[in-house]
Amino acid sequence: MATTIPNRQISPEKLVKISEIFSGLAYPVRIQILELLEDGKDYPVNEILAKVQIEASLLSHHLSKMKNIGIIDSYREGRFIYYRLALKEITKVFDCIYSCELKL
Amino acid sequence: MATTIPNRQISPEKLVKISEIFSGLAYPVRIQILELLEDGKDYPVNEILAKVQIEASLLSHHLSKMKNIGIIDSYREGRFIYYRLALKEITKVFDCIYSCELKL
DNA sequence: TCAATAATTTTACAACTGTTCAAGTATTCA
DNA sequence: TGAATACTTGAACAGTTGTAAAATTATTGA
Repeated sequence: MATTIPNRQISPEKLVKISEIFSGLAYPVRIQILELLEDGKDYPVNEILAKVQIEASLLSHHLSKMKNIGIIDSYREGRFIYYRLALKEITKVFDCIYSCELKL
Repeated sequence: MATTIPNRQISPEKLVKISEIFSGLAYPVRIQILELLEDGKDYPVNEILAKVQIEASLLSHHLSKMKNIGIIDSYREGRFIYYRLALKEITKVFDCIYSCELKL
């Protein structure tokens, strides 16, 4: 009856979705990738590859995982597949994390 | 020579630290816990336990993981161990994630 | 159509991680 | 001191997940 703790009431489905987003960000290389995509432009895989310096197949895995979660999305244009940020709020999330990094 | 992409220049150590923070948030139950701690108050384990409804030892594992990462911290007072949010920016991070949830 | 380029997919294995259970530590109070 | 409360720790297994290698799909252009 007496609710003593007023806080965000998140549904179980949203808890799962939110944690999924976080798990999608939980790799240094993915943060590097998103760092690139943050500017809002679209990048082909080979340009992303040039930045991150890992195996192409590994990059592909990371990209498709983030795509499945909904963090990024992609489209083909000729021989190239372009990726771009789908969850624009990610940029703000990084802002928060960077600002608290100062204290770490 | 010609740098065409101006973006955040994050050191490898920070990339690792940031991804570690995200990995610490990548569980529904941890988000529930942080939802509680978000109000800035300190909570003993049994109160957290009452909210999340999982095994005490499992909760303890989750708490110690988040503590190691630096997301929360704790202190003992008599028989009780109190936990509190250590990374205040987490609240802002959640704000971002919640706001983008509307579009999901 | 064949070679070259661009990226993905599949498979397989190693490594990591979540979860549970049982035992252990710390504190209080009778 | 010893029982009860509050929480943690460690080991073990199961399941997941990251990574690498090889094969595959898709597109372009000669």
